Amino acid sequence: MMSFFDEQAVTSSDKAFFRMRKEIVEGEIAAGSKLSEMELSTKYEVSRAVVREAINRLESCHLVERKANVGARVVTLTPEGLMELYQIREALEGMAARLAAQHMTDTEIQDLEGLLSSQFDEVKNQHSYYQEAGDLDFHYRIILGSKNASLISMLVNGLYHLVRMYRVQLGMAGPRVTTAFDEHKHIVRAISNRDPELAEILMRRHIQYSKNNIATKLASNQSHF
Amino acid sequence: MMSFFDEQAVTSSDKAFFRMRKEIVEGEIAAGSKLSEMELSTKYEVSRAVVREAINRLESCHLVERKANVGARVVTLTPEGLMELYQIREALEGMAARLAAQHMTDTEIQDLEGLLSSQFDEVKNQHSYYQEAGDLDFHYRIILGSKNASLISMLVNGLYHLVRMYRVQLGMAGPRVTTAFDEHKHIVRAISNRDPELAEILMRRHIQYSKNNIATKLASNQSHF
DNA sequence: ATATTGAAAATTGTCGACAATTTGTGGCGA
DNA sequence: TCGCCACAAATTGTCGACAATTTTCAATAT
Repeated sequence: MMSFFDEQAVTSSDKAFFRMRKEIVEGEIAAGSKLSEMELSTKYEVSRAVVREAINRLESCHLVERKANVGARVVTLTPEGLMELYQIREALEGMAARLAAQHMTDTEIQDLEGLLSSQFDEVKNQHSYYQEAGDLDFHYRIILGSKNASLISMLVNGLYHLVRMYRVQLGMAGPRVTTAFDEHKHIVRAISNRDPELAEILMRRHIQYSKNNIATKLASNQSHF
Repeated sequence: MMSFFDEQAVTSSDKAFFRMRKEIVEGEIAAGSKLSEMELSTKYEVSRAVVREAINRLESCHLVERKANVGARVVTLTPEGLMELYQIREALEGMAARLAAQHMTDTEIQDLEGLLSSQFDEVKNQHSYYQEAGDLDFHYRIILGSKNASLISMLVNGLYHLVRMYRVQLGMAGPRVTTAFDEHKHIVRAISNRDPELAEILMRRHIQYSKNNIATKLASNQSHF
């Protein structure tokens, strides 16, 4: 079950970057907090230069924001920011689904169907639920299936870590399991039918549903204050 | 006629970054060529550190590609790459138009209509043609009108320089002036009618037309070998 | 008490030198 | 002649120190 990218750290900056990204996404480094180069360099036992480079890369992912001569801060998570993110996902992953319907090979589509049915078995036998990992795997395959290198890079290296950060920190593990699963099935069917228009429409609706689901959840959370 | 972002260089890396970006986009630094840190640092009379940081930022824009312990190269321009770029533009700017129809203020829409009519006068009186600058300005305003900060950053800081690089180096100044102008008019009308669906559809078709136009041009160029 | 100024402390930006890795080159052996 | 290994040259990665800028805070004046 090899699936998504094993980006392996070759350089010291890579390690720092991956570690910081993990800590930021999982909230170990708080959202909105300041990133002190000195502090981090002592914490990770590396030079400031590698911390700087790591911070620069985190900025490319939109995980931190930098101001010249002032410093870098982890992005702050706002409901509006999350909605903006899902609008972008809708546009890009909709296009990815359209392209996947055109460019995925027959065997890739078969593998994708196989993934869904294995996930179906897991859910049915209640050995596990249809959780985030499965959802991610599904979306990754379609993104890769688009065969559009720029699009892939944008989503995999850029947006998805941000999305994960929101999910983890705002507690969006949530249900929406069986419905999401059905939506996935319909999307795959459109792809295997080589119907780009429908694949795009279904993917966009799928992401819209997620977005709405999250929006209501956010609203109810906010009222608990 | 103040319009798009005056990003002003505050630090030395900023200057290096802007300069290198300009030289890459305009082909002064050839596509596909290697970027030697040492060489550039002597050329710009700055330390290697600032060149490194500039290169990192260029990588964020997808203008250069880096491999660890090997170096950075300017991206190579391929017809496929350009088509991929336009697919992403179609998705993102389509969404931008949709959001602009929802979020632009009435005065912003009026300004946009004003821009179009002034451009119309220029074209009609043949004092100038409807060239790239005008087209860029139009697209910029709609992108900004989306009010989606992440989307704006992605397009303005990321994609547009790449698009410009392709346009400049593959000589896509081209005609398509009056038709593009009409398309712009229809898009603005949809926005002023607060019709997000139509605005998105028209923007996507507008970009598809550009893409097809460029594709045929590329094909004819390629046959000249 | 509040606002302003100015110096001190802390943080980021830049630099040159050293370490690690890759690349180029020549010689050796099959 | 071809391939392989070792050594040298060049390039990138990392480091600590210094410069420039921002922030802090206390002293002063209104």
